[in-house]
Amino acid sequence: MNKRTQQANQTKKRIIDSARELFVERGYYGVTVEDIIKKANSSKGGFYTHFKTKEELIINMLPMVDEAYTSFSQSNKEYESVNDKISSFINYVFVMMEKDIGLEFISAIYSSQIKDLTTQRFLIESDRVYYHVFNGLIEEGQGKGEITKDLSAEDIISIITTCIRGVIYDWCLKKGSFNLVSYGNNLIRMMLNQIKL
Amino acid sequence: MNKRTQQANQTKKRIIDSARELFVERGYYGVTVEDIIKKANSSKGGFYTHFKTKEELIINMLPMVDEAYTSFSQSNKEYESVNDKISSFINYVFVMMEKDIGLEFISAIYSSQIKDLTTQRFLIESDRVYYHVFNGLIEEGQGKGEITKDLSAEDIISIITTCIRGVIYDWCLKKGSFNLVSYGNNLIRMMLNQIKL
DNA sequence: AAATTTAACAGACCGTGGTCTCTATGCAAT
DNA sequence: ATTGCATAGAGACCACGGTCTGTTAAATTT
Repeated sequence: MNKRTQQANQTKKRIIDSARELFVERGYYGVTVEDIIKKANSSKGGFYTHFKTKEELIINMLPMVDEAYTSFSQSNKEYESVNDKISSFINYVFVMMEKDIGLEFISAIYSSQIKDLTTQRFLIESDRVYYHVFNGLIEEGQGKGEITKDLSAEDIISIITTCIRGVIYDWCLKKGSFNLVSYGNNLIRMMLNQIKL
Repeated sequence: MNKRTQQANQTKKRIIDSARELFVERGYYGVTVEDIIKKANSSKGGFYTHFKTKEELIINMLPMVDEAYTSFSQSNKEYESVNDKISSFINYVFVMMEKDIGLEFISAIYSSQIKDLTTQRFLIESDRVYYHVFNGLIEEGQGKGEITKDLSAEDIISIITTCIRGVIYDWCLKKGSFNLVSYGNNLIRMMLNQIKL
């Protein structure tokens, strides 16, 4: 890596780190891009060479999510059935949302993802680790005869994911006034019943 | 009604009408508040005495939705079962979203409703006609022994509504690239299976 | 080594949603 | 009728996300 990109990466990192600290202090909407670049000793020009929008910052702040999914899929924990494993995976998703990311960030992401037609919709990028891990689970379930083959793995993932998003959206709407994990697990369990054999 | 409020109401109507026309022409995000007040021969001050935000305009533009729900509930159409009636109601919701309101408006509403903690979240106002009609249907179903009483009507409505919102949110995410009505009916049917007796 | 291209960055600038202040007028109280 | 008050409205102004242009230095080509 040459000096040029090295410096650029440092700047980018400085911006992300500053943003993270400020967000923790004052929340996403309590922090302006101006604040961030001042703290990072950068400039508008600097900021927007590294990020297309302010929201893109959030995405750069969540590599831990994909790491968590990866580590879930690589863990050797034993489950009674694939269905249990799937439930556990979905539970994991909700726990992470509630505990690690938190209401304000989730709301900001979910809001901005559909704000206008130009935003980059990373939630539905097909190479997300989430889809990959989920797909593995469903196919395993179908292979072992635990899950219906009337629907393709793709369709099943689509349906369950839609429900998960519904739960999360509602959680945002109701400002976190219900327990995401228990409500979510409950609702998804009902849906999973429909795809079990 | 005195002259004062009369004039105010006229101004408000002028703004709403101008906004509607402009939105139809150029879409929600293609129209600025400036455009609207110019067309309505009003001013910023005028606009913001009648509306707290630009998004609030959308809400004022959707009384037809509640009217539609009301007329659904008052229609004398015969159904084979309450479950059929419920399916028909939900189908009606999706059809209205897709045909009458459209992707851009829905996206704008769904995005703005969770944007920050201060917005008025009319989607979950408990006096919405939607909730009222839906509640009547579920209670009828429970009364006639078609629907489980293991869950309260309130819980059932909450679950189904969460799923509906999930479908709509996904539809926005995917920029309307799937058929809202058929995907939605399908998914909800699966969920309804779980509450049938 | 000189010339040319490229990309990071600084910072002035812009557009738009929303606020603030000031004015005018309808209305109620006397 | 006069006075005082409340509020619809006009429009200057502000905050903030995002763009544009110019500069500098590293990288690449000759």
